[in-house]
Amino acid sequence: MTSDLATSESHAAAGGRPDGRQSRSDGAASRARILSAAGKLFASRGYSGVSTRELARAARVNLSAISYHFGGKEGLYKQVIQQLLDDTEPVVHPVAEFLTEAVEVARGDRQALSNICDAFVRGLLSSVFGDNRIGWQMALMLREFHEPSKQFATILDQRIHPMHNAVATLVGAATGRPADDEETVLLTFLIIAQCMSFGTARVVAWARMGWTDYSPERLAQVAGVLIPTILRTLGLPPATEMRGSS
Amino acid sequence: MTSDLATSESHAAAGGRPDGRQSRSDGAASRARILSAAGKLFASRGYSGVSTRELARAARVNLSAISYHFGGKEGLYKQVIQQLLDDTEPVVHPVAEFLTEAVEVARGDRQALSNICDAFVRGLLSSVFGDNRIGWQMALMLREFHEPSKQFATILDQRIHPMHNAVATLVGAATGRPADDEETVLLTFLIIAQCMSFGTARVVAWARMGWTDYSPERLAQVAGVLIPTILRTLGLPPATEMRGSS
DNA sequence: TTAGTTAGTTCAAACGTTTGATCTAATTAT
DNA sequence: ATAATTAGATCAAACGTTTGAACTAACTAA
Repeated sequence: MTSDLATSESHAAAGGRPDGRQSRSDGAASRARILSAAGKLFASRGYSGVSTRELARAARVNLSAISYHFGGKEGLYKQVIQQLLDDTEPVVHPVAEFLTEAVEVARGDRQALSNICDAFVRGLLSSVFGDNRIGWQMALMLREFHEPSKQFATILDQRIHPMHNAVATLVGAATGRPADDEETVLLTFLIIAQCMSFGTARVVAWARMGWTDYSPERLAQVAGVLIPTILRTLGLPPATEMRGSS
Repeated sequence: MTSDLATSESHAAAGGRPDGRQSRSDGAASRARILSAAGKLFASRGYSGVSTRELARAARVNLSAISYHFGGKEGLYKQVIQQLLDDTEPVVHPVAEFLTEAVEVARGDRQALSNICDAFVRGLLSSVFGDNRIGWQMALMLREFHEPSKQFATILDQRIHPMHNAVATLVGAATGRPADDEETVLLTFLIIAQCMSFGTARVVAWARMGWTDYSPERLAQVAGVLIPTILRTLGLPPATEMRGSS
């Protein structure tokens, strides 16, 4: 397989060369440019809404470069999804891990659970909507939500389920129910949905608030409403500032 | 113009004849069949994901009927959105009106507010996801959410804003804040987002719960988690059964 | 009643364009 | 020289649209 866990433009194309050396021309750069342009275009207009010619023009490569590097439009899409997973991995995985471990440590201490929840939501908001570190990735995932391609199962397994399971441990700890309890699962879904809704229904939120983007101040305002709501849902006390060490 | 505001198959084609007589062949039936098939297909695969030939085949009409009745693919899409608005009007408008009036009456009585909220959420869930009275309409609106066409402003004005405003009066009554307060608007958005998330992220909810559809029992289970959560968000007491009169 | 006219609708066929893919030749760094 | 990469041309298929001839049902004048 061509997928080599490359995060973005990482190492050279190298085709399959065992030496891993940078090859003659800048094929790796072309490849990366195609992936990046395709990610944005697929995210904003969908698979069938973008032609290979437009793709090539946006990536400033020749039309045949798509076939050459990815075997065609469909192969490109598949690699774009892989790219999406690779890009979000370093964001999602540590968060999920932190959440699971922190909840394990804090079990019983409801104030600690509140603070974990506060930190988690703020982190999620800023990493997903803040500086647009991930941008098209989120949009493309949402597209897969209601028009799932063959790749969707992978997204579900590698991103959705781990994240939901991590949050479920928090919810379970707060409600005293098992993490795989049906009510816990639904509650977990609800909490994540609330956070994500500011992305999924971004246009609506902006129209209602008279916004045209998410500035850091606005994200703080969102967090100021979102976090108390979630804590109330979980029956947890308000979060404390966590500035001091004690 | 050919558009005659026909809701679905309502009145005859009649072209524009003042006698209101059924015209020669049943062009109105074809028109309606095209609209219906197009609604479903556009909703599930997007504008550019459906070809005019497939549209014609699904509606069992000749290819040129699309141009004849709607002036082309784009004109058809525009009419599909109009159809969406017409179809949802009798569902959304009474709900929004009921909500506004009921809150007006109940102001001060927090138990009554809870019961209104309970009834509203149950009604919303069952009308949006229950028997698929509206189905493709919802999916198509969600599509417009993150790839807005020229028609989106109309959807926002005629469906989103009225519904949010109605819920905002409930939220305002519960929190004691003005309905156009920024925090109220965000809270309103959050509450509606929670309800809608079972549609927007349906595939995720189903995957998490091991479901493949929403049976009435499952919708009741969802409501059983969703409603207490919303009531807790608003600081309202649990809803009562409302079977008896007192 | 009847024959002729008309408007509304459907149809198969063809229009010119764009699609994704492929091919060959040229270019490039080693 | 050699192998990787790109440019430009070309392909069949599919695209959205248009065409002109049919067909149907209603109206009109005899």
